[in-house]
Amino acid sequence: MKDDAKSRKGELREHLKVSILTLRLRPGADLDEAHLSDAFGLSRTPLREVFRQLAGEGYLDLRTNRSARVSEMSYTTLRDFFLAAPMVYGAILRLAALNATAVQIDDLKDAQQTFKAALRSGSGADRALANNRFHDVTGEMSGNVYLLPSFNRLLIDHARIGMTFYRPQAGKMSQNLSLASQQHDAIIAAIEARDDATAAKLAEDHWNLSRDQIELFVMPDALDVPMGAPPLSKPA
Amino acid sequence: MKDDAKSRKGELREHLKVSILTLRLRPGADLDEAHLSDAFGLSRTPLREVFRQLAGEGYLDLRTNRSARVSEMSYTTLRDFFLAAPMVYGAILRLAALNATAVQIDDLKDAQQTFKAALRSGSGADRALANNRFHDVTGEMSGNVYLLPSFNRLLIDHARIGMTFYRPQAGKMSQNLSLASQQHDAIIAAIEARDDATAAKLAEDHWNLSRDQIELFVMPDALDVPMGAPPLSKPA
DNA sequence: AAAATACAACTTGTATACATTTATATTTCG
DNA sequence: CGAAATATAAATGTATACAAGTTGTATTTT
Repeated sequence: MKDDAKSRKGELREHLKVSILTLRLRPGADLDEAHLSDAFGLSRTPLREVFRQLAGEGYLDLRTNRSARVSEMSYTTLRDFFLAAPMVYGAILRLAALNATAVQIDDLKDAQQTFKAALRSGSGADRALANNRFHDVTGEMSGNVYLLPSFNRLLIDHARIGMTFYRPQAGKMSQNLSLASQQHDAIIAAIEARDDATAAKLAEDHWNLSRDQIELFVMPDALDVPMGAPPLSKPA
Repeated sequence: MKDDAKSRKGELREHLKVSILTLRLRPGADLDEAHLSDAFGLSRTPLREVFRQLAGEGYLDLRTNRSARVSEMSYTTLRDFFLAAPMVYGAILRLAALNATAVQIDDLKDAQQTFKAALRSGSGADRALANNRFHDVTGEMSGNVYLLPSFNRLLIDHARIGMTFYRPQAGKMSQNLSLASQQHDAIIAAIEARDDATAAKLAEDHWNLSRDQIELFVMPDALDVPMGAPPLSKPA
């Protein structure tokens, strides 16, 4: 069997990604090379390469002569998030409808099945990860190398923000989650029909739902930051 | 004097970036670790870390057990470029106008001075790099971590595509280049005035000029690929 | 002669040892 | 007792040695 370094490297990548997306590793958390190196049976050399790759994707921040950190999520960046997300999501879903392959559509359906199962009986992390996977597939469908870097960066923080409201038994949020699931179904249908206009419209709807949830759950602690609209003034 | 490994690492990064942007290293070209390691007085370990970072930024493609390559630029990706660029450029310049600091505005003016000097008496590479620098500063101004990954990715290929028409004595292109320079001035003015609407408008104009040049110089060899408009059909 | 295989040279990937830098604890002196 | 300075420990960065994989060439086989 091949449980060699190459596969352990992939496992480490996956482990770190999942841990960061689900907030098990909090934004700003320090990563210990020696500890991870020991835990995954990898020397520091390949481990540091994984760090650099994840840093490039937006999961980590690297500072010379200091430990790697999980990328921060301040409310300043949240403002940027609200501004970029609707634009990029719309473009991605439009392109997904135009370019998706049959195999990718199957992948998307699988992801949606997993998402529904997670809504029924999964943990908050399961739900966030399944949702992340769904949108990740739409990114693959778009196939646009120029939009994907930003889209994937957005997905990281979307998952992390979402972790706050994807927890089970979030009361009245259940209906919102089932609505999100319905929107996923509609998105799949639009993509399968190659209906890019509808896909873009659904992206907008889906984003609005997400935005409402975020404002509902995150805003009470940070009313000072205006959201949902571009800032009207003010540099440093 | 500090001519230690840390600075050599930065030099390597810069050297590779410039070489790739100016097409001295062609898309698809193989990079020899041993040779670069020798040339820059770096061992392979830090060199490979630079590779991974540049790969994350879109300069290189890494394939396991094979040599690193300069990222490809097929006409397929050019279609994606035409679709993403106007959207992202507009958003970036709008945000630049809203968020630019005084220091950044000075940087932008410096970049524009350098660009003008390159138009007068610089090589094609000088011009492309100066133009790249100008737009890079606008990216810094925007400060939006979610848009920057795609913006920077676009700038890489914009510089590489532009290298074909930034060469000196490109005949009737001189007027277009001076027009581009005028647009840069207007962009600076809009940013300084915090006029985000005008900045967005100028982004559109600037992109249209760029697009025309690209179509003029690149298209004759690739008439089969429709450009300037989103594709109307067709997955794989 | 063409295809397949085996071998050798070379390239990439990983582990380990060493150097440098940062953080912590202790000592020293005011 | 407190603050600065220094010593000590720990972590990060780099270099080198070794292992694993790839590619090209030569030999063998059909």
